[in-house]
Amino acid sequence: MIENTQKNNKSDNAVRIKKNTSSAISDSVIKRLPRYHRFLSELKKAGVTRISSRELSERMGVTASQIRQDLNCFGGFGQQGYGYNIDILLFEITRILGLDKPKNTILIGMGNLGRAITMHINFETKGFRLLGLFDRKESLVGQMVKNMPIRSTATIDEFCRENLPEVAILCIPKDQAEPVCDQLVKLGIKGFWNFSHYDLAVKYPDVKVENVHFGDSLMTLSYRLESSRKQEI
Amino acid sequence: MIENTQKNNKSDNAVRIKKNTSSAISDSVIKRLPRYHRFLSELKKAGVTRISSRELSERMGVTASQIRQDLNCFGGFGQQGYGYNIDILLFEITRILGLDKPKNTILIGMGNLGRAITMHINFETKGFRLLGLFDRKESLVGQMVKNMPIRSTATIDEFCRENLPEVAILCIPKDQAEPVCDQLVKLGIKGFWNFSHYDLAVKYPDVKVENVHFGDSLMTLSYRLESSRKQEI
DNA sequence: TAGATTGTTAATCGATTAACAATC
DNA sequence: TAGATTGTTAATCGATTAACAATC
Repeated sequence: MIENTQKNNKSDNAVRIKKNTSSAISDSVIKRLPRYHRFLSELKKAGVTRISSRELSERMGVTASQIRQDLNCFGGFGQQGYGYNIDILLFEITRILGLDKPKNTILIGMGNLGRAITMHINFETKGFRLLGLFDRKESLVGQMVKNMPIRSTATIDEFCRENLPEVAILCIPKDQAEPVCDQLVKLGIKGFWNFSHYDLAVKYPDVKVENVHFGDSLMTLSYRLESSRKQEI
Repeated sequence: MIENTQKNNKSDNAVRIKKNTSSAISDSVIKRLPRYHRFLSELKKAGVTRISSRELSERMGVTASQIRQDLNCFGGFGQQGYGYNIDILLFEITRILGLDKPKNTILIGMGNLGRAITMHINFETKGFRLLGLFDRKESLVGQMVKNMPIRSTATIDEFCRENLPEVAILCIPKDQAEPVCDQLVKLGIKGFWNFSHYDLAVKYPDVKVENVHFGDSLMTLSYRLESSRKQEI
């Protein structure tokens, strides 16, 4: 393991940070990080200053082993005999997630969903900065949402050359997605938050895609309700 | 393995269906079912009548082994030397997911998000029937959304006794969630589609909960963008 | 110092992939 | 029949849990 002993002043709450060069972090771990962030934020808000992996594990309903294993993918943030300082750990997870580096973002498709996403999400605290809203419907163009005008999709090229967004949020129907995505990737978009059913990851392997498929999510709930119903009979 | 040879008429496209009594299906498999459903629906719409696990695997970007393994948790839906009949397979997955048994559903919280969910999701094709919309804000009560009136949360008890919903969609802020959930569980709600950050599953272990945490989803995208940026440097 | 709790290695468990006999 | 492809078992891989020495 390559280690980078950032500060070696032991009495000064030193944090050893592993350079994450060779070993990629598994998806299972990455998906758990936001939940740690959420629980630690709440503990901090509640005025708690330290916590052991055991206590955190009980609150979160996971094993203490898993918490320690997960955190040690990124560095030794705890202290033997003491546990974890919540301020330090929260700071580190925020940094690991990149929430301190806002990424310029545009949103395509201002129907019900795009509108709700725009209004409902606190982008700044999640590592993003929403710069522009686009829709191809000319009747919506010019309308203000969250202090931003809805722009015509015809102006995306111009907007991207000026503002250099690196992330796009896709709230358009599947059948409109392909040409828009081709365009956006050419314009330098590096990541998509994808609410459409268009299978982005297959076509552009280098682009980071996070899918939110409501339908899939609902169907798994349907499955679990059905199967529990069957077991009762 | 307990098998239920539903029809044993081999020449008649017989489908062997495994009773899923003892062996619980793993979450990994369940989460993949909606995607199979989605791809098969499209193939059907495109007029394709049969497909081999190999070809489907190439389209979906997974292994053929995984597809066969997944499907065989539920039964033998294919035919050696032929592959899978798309109509039959789609019918079976629809049944397995319980999409053919609509579950009465209510939605609590008609802010931007609740409104978008109501308008945007096709509940009937996902195994649900949306019966009632609720908000505690009296100024919204009576407003029509998708041909339904928004009702006062004060009338939830009465509504549930009359309509017996078994699923609730939670679109309310975390700090309002606890009493509402207590009430709903008492009223017989068996499943939640949870958009709030309230940790339902911990409190009511018998209730089925499917969480949609936008913030968590966005943060994992942030992580992946950050880490790819670091590797480039 | 003694007690507590981490970081880390080893053991276990589960999920994915590979292989192939069965069979359409 | 010969060819194709499934269903299923075995091998591999990865993730989780357990254990414990290190150390605050």
